[in-house]
Amino acid sequence: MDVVSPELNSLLPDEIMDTEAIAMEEELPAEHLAAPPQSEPEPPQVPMETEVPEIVSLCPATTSMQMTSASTDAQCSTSSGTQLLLAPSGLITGTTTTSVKTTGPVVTQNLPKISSVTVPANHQLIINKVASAPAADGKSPGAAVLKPEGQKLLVAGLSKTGQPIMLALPHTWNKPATTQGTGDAKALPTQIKMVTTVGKPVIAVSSASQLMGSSTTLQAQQLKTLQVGVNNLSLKEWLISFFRKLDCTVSTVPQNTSGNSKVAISPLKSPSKTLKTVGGVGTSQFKTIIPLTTPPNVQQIQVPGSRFHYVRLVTATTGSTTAQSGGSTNTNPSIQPAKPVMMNAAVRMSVPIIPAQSIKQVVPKPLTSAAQVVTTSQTPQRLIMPATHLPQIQPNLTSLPPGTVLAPAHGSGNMGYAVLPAPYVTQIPQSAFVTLTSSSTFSTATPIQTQARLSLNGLSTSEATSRPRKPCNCTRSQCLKLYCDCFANGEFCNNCNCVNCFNNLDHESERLKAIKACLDRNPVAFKPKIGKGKQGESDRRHSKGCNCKKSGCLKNYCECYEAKIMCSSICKCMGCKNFEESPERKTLMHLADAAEVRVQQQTAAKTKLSSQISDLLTRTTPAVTSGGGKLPYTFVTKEVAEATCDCLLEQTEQAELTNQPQAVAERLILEEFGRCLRRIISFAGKAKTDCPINC
DNA sequence: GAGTTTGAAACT
DNA sequence: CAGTTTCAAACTC
Repeated sequence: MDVVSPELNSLLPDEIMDTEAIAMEEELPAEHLAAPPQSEPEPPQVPMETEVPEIVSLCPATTSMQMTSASTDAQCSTSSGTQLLLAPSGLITGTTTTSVKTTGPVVTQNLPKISSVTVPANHQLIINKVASAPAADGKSPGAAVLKPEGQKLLVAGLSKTGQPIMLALPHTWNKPATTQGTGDAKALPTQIKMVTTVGKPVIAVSSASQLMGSSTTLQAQQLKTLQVGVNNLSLKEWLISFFRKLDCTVSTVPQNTSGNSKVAISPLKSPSKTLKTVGGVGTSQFKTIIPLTTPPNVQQIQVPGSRFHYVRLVTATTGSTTAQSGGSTNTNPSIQPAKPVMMNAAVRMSVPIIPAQSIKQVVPKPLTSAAQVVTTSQTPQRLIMPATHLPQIQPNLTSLPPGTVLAPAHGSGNMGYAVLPAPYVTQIPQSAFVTLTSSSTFSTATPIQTQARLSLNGLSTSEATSRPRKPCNCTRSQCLKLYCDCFANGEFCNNCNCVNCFNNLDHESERLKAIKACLDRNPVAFKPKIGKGKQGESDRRHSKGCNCKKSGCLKNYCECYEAKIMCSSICKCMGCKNFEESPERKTLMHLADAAEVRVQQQTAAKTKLSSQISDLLTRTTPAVTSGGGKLPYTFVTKEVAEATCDCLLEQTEQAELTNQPQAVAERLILEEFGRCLRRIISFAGKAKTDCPINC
């Protein structure tokens, strides 16, 4: 079983460091931030691949909840986050009822706020309360009440169209009752309640009241299933209604790339606290995690010692209205296996990540292990690796392309996550994505595309990915060597002409090995070769310099010339002509500029003509066709076309005779063509007028 | 499109 | 680190 290695653990806090950490640091009482006892051994490594719940919450406040049974105990490790999970109803069997009905040891009175809530069809809602008040009554363990205060909600699920929805409550609701600071890992009972409409939506509510920062304690939770009615409210309407009951506001945030939507919830009382900025950082970056296609379970990642929990929401192929018993005797404090619960489609979540540079701006304050602010000068590269590979590659992690993300390892069995340079992300079908997010920043306006702001080879990744990339033609390298531009640029081969290509997700293990080999040879192999100078683009230069001998550095063989930069002192080229005063270079530049201008003019002319034709057709077609006459283009007979060509040829000859520049000649020809079209259309209109019936 | 040239990457 | 080989892109015809 793959686990999250300590190396990964050492990375993730920095990777996942987000506004929430700061927010919680500021908002939570000091005792909640107290570090666990130093003597406490590092929690066991966490299984990543097997027997993990289908939906796992990302609970930054060290929450790790798993639904394991619908009618029996569910287990939770260090729960301190509330989560709502929505799932398609197709996974739920049974009959819909309009009354709340329990199928387990339900304590319905524990749901005063939501017991009357109806859930829209096709959705399942799981609420995992964050650090709720302890079951102080002692009578019914987990008899927690979903209170407006001291709770934090994270909602993730699918809309009716299969698009993910996420909700989050701000930290102002996260005020865990605690006994932390005593070093006692004693945890309070946690309860999970599932409210289901059999065959329709399901609501699961869990409340955990365990210690923040503790990952060693696990207490039994009660899992309860209720059935509620369904009405015709849309999901959003329902959510608004639901959270108004909780004194929240709800807003939706569509995601551009995937069409997914997010719902952010903020308390009406203190909406300003829904977004915390750190050191002036108002935006977040996101870590993208792509789930494995198999097994179709939600996978939970718990990083020992980390305040954050990572989850993957993956496809569930079978429905089950009830969570399965994972065995309440499981005392593994890190993670408990659970059976699939819901989710019939991949869900995209986002993990906002504060750039490392931004983190440096955080004013230092006494930190605990529960809330660490990592100061680093590294570029904001993000990486999670399968434990089996991480120890090998981890030393070179920082050399990977910016924005490295997770990818499913199709070809590597249960290997789990794989190194995925940032540009790869844009190449992967959106349906394959699951990105993690911290609840605290759901309400931010920063889209997941923030990642594209990272640089790549002197270009932003947005630029790099927007520009058309030439397909490679590799035949022998399997596209796993730096010979392959795709591989070297951190991209998957896509629509390439390569042979025996391994640069894809289907050969993840091979690709990983290749990446490792490249990094072994050159730790900065994936770093941009063209660095930016202090004064901007003009100071760009090749990090290694070229080594040209015959090209004079004035051909694209030369990496400097290809990058449109001049050679520098670090180049080892011979006969270099790629310097500022070089007349050869100036000549080439002028020629290149002229060619570029010409191309632009041609493109503009074509665009304009196309627009004119389209416009003319649009304006004239209704008038002509409304009366049942012929369409204008029907008048473009062979004779008309020939006449038009004659006109254009004539115009060409005139341009040549008058020695017009090519650009002018092209313009004149295009204008003549426009006149021809107008005449044709004009004639068509007249013909229709003259002969409205028979023409 | 085939063949050649070129220089970076890979290898020894 | 230097020399050689491999490789794929750039270039030429």
